[in-house]
Amino acid sequence: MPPTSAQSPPARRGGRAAGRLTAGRRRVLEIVRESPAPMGAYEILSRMNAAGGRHAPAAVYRALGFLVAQGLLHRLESLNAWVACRVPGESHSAQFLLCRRCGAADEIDSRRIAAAIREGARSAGYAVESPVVEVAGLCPKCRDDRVGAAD
Amino acid sequence: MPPTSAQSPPARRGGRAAGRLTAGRRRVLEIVRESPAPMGAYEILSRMNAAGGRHAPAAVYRALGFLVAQGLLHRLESLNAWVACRVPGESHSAQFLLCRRCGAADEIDSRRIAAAIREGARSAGYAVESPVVEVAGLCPKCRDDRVGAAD
DNA sequence: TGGCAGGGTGCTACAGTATAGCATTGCAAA
DNA sequence: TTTGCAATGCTATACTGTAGCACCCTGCCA
Repeated sequence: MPPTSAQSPPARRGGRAAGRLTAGRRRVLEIVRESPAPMGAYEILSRMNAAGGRHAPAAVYRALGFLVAQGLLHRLESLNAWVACRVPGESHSAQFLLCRRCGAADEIDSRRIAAAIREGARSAGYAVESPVVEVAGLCPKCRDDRVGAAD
Repeated sequence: MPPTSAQSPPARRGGRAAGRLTAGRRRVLEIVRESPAPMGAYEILSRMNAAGGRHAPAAVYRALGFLVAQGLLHRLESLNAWVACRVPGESHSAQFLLCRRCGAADEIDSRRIAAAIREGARSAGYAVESPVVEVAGLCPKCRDDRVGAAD
């Protein structure tokens, strides 16, 4: 229990600046950015520990949560995986095209999809907060490969 | 080990008809249908075992997989949960509005959203197979409740 | 410049979600 | 009645994610 703070005003008398991109967080960001495909949390973890680290899952999940909140990563709900944002820093509505064959994840920003979702939600009386759009299918390359070949 | 079967042709000489709605599968369907909100697999499991059953997780997951394949249930990727289909049997593109406050899940079938997704995917060269659209937000009731109240 | 406040991390344990693998049962067609 | 596959039972285990708490580190203020 803090000694005496209940009656103190919310004035900050010290403390570190919040939301810093620390070494650990930066490392997670780098690992995800280097990957061509979305990465799972434990895959990121083993990449971090490959160089001799001894990180625990919680550390990775905390970093991932931070990076998503900062708009540097996206979480792919349908894959339980994370992917780097294509336009970090910019406000945008992200949608994802996921190739079920090669694992590629393409981020698009379709105003038409976003508008259609807003409209659909409005019709039902819903207030949209965070739309998840993840379209599984085949990327252009895998579509071509499939022609004349087994799946 | 089977005594002698390696050289037998693939001719069907018996076997049960596939895809039957058995008692266990029907029970899972009922449980999900009775619930006003999406249910997790282990929640379904404990409901099944509440009446003295001794089912294991695998049984529930198998039933859920079957029911989704039959178009009787939908899986909500962002919640790790299942919900009954509003229009079972009919071919449709489902999208979901999920209230983060009361847990309600409303299924809609917006042709505009579906068309926008097809168009967005086409522009990127993707072939759409299974689009996931799950919009988190506030349902009409929870929006109203929130007015003048703490979140 | 010393100490405080608070953010960030390390660490352990555990909760929740999902599947693999193999034996067994039961239905329906031959 | 035999046969063979669908479906289930069962055990174990993998994968995903979070809780809780101590400790450390940094920036700010007195």
